[in-house]
Amino acid sequence: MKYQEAKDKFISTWGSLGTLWGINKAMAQIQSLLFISTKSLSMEEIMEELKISRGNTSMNLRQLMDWGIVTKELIPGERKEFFTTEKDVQELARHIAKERSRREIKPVIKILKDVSSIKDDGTEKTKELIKQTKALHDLAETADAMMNKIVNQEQNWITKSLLKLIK
Amino acid sequence: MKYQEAKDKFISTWGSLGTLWGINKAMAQIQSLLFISTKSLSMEEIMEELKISRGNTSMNLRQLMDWGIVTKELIPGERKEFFTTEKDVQELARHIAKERSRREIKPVIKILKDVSSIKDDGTEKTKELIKQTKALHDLAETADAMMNKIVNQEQNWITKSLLKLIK
DNA sequence: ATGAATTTTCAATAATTATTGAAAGTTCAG
DNA sequence: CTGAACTTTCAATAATTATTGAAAATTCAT
Repeated sequence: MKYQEAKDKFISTWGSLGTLWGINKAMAQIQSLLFISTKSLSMEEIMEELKISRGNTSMNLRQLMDWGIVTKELIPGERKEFFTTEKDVQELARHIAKERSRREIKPVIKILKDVSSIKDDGTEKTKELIKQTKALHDLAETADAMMNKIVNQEQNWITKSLLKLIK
Repeated sequence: MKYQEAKDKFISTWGSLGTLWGINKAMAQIQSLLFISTKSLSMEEIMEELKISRGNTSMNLRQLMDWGIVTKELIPGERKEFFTTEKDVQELARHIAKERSRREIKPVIKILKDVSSIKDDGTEKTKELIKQTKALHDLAETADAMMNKIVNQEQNWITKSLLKLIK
């Protein structure tokens, strides 16, 4: 496999993985393009490489910046804006995990808590609803706490400390 | 909050969480309905409760069975088929994690390995592609191994052993 | 075997989500 | 200020994904 083929394969694989996990294709592809680029890229260059429109590029870059994994770089002398992504995979994973927790997991945990806190009226179905949503709530809280903890360790904690535990 | 309201809230929340993570709404809702039900349900009952068509119910039940989290129960004397979901959250998490690993993560790891194994032609961009996809490969492998390990422990290992580690 | 009960399939349709492109907005050098 | 360079916005459109419903297939009691 030659460079160009490998690059294309990487970008398209990353794009479809994104789709599978609820992240839009263009967004995943822009990020992966930046991830393997040796320099920061302008909107023009991104559009050109991925064959997507200006509007699409603009909107998805904005989203990536909202997620905190892409940053704008102002290059002195240049009118255009240039973009880079976080290059360190650990940092990247950390940002993504943190954001998904904040935006998606935390709110669901809150609702599970509310639902599992309804008054037990003594009926079997109410008991079951409470029991099951409580179990789900506890699992979600534990998993979320774990993920945040792992992901907030300094780089390599995960590999160093945890690997020996699970081996 | 009364029973019916709590139930509806739980099912619809679960449905939208599913959507957010690339799982279709009907599938997530069927599973959550079964999860809080005190008895196994027929297709008829599921359609009725969730107001979805027969075809939709059938296809999504099949998918849930493919994922290994819903099972058909043949009730003696009954012509209809009845369905239940895994009721234990740990077991549930285990199945889901295992399947997503097998179907989605493992294939991506394979591609990352291929891409990061291309011949280094000495150019900067090739070096960068190799370096970054290799880093991603290592991260994905570690995370996948970790998840599978955690998820394959007997029930409560996660809470008992790991909680004290991350506290 | 027959046919009523039930489930599955799948083409048609609807709903949702992503993408485009051009107009409006912004920025900044001169 | 002015206008060229560049970015953002957003209504229109396209692409994708989910859902329906009725016909075909299956199952099973008689």
